[in-house]
Amino acid sequence: MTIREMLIGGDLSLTPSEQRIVQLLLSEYPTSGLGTASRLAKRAAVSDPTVARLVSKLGFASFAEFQAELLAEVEKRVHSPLHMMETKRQPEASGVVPEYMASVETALRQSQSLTPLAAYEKAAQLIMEAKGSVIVLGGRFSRHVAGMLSEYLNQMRPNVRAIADLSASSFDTLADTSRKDVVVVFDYRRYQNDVISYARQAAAHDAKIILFTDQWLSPIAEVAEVSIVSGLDVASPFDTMAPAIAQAETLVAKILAVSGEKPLLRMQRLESVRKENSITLDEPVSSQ
Amino acid sequence: MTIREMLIGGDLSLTPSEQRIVQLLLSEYPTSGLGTASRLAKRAAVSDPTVARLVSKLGFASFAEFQAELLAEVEKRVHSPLHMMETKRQPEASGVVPEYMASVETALRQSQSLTPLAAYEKAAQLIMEAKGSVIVLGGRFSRHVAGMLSEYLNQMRPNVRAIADLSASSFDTLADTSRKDVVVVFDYRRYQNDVISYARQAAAHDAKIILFTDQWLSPIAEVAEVSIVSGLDVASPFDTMAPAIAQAETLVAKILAVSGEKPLLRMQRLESVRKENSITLDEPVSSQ
DNA sequence: TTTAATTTGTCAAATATTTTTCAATCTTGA
DNA sequence: TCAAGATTGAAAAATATTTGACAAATTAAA
Repeated sequence: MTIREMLIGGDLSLTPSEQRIVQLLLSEYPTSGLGTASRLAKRAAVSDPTVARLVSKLGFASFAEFQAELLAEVEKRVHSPLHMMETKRQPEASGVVPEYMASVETALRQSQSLTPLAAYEKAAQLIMEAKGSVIVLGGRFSRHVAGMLSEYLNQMRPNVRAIADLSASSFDTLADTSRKDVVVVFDYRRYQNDVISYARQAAAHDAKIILFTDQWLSPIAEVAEVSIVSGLDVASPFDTMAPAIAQAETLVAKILAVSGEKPLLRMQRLESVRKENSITLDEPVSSQ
Repeated sequence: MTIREMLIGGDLSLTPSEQRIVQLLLSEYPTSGLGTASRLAKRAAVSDPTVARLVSKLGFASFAEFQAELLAEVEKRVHSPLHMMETKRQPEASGVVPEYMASVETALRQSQSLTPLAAYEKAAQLIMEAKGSVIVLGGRFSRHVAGMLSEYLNQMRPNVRAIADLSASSFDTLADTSRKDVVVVFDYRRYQNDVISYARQAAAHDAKIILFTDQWLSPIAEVAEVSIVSGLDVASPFDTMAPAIAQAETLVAKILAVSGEKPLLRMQRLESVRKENSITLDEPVSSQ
């Protein structure tokens, strides 16, 4: 079992600052762990002892031992046949389309290793246990992902609201925000000031923040309860939102898995209403 | 110039014990250089100061600096696309989260083989050459994908409109629809009557229809100029929209690739406006 | 609200690493 | 052989890193 797997699948209960370290380790794996413990601590904005406590929690006797293990992993990778091939040139995948698709696939896979499983669990819990509202919002592109997530969440619990556009009046909602509310924010590279501002203010009102962001971390991460992190690197001037969607949907799947009957019942009720009004077609029908 | 190259091509005159160190560095590159200087010295059977003298001869101010450089090299290698591949398969994908993610990956790959490359080309052409408007719409979930696509298209050409919600008044737009317009429709399983109806009417007005749908094909396929088809099978009561996003983005990438400068210029203009109004942050900044 | 428990950082002690100094050793050429 | 210069390691000084003890701060619970 590699250290990465320990960090992702970790069934350890980690404290917030420990999670910060884990996040850093994962997003720059394994190099961020190969310097000194102090440097790691500084970069994760925690104190040296916190790093020491984390490695001991992970089952290592000392930071040195942890690092030795990490180094052994690097050794193994560097000598793997795959790595040997790296010197050879990769045959150019022909055409924009397969290339882009392949890069999305890479981004998706990368995303899986950037977010510890516990993050989904925590997020699911926060959403389903929120006594107040669940507010969902995002940036220029990601707000569409936010919209989709709110569509899903609406099926599973009441009081879910999506903020489609951060106009001045949207900020009014902050007045009623309290510790009972959960704010789900999507903020990816080209982090938007209005989104950041909204999140910060919501946090100041003690609302719980769930953040979806990319590997470079939106500043909102500082105030977020949970961060779900994705890799975005693709062959285009735009970043791909596919990992974001996948992660949002994964959260939905997780919620369904942990919360049993209740959301399913609500969904069935909503579905029967839809059928009554013949909004959906169950089977494709041919026209004429 | 990498450290390895420096060590190999070395135009430095090295003493015998320095050569021993170099040899060790090369034979276990780069890991042997990632521990402490003392350990390296011990392994090369030289004294600590000898190592210090070598790194200074190589032009580094200190061993720490030398190691930082080495670490940067590792970072670069580890982030190469080929290496990413290695990260891929988690053998024991237990639990909802990895399972869902894996199924999204499968759906994505499946989607790549369901749509001929020519479809993207045709779609790109239709969109960029449309003399009239480009209208983008979708169903309950897919309308969010539609929203995102319209966001992208807006960057690249004028007269792009997203129909967020198919209310009665949205149907009014059909009155002005003509053969000069292009309608991009997203319609996935649980095909929606209102969406189908809109698309059929637009087709009747001779608008060109580009359809995004799933492998079971929306009835709109019958009237569409181009169909971009995805596989949706996932481990959840809901279907995943990730392939839809990926395909929409791929289309955007294709458009950028085929239409050269023009959309890029428009994008840059829009971007500079955004910066003027400080809507986006280019770098994450820390608060406090 | 207050209290208890947890988390986290500060400080300091212990440890380790790096680097400097310097003397011993080796090499080379007369 | 000897001496000058280069090379090297031992020891100690300087520096840095890690870790333990404790108290402040935060969070959760009553």
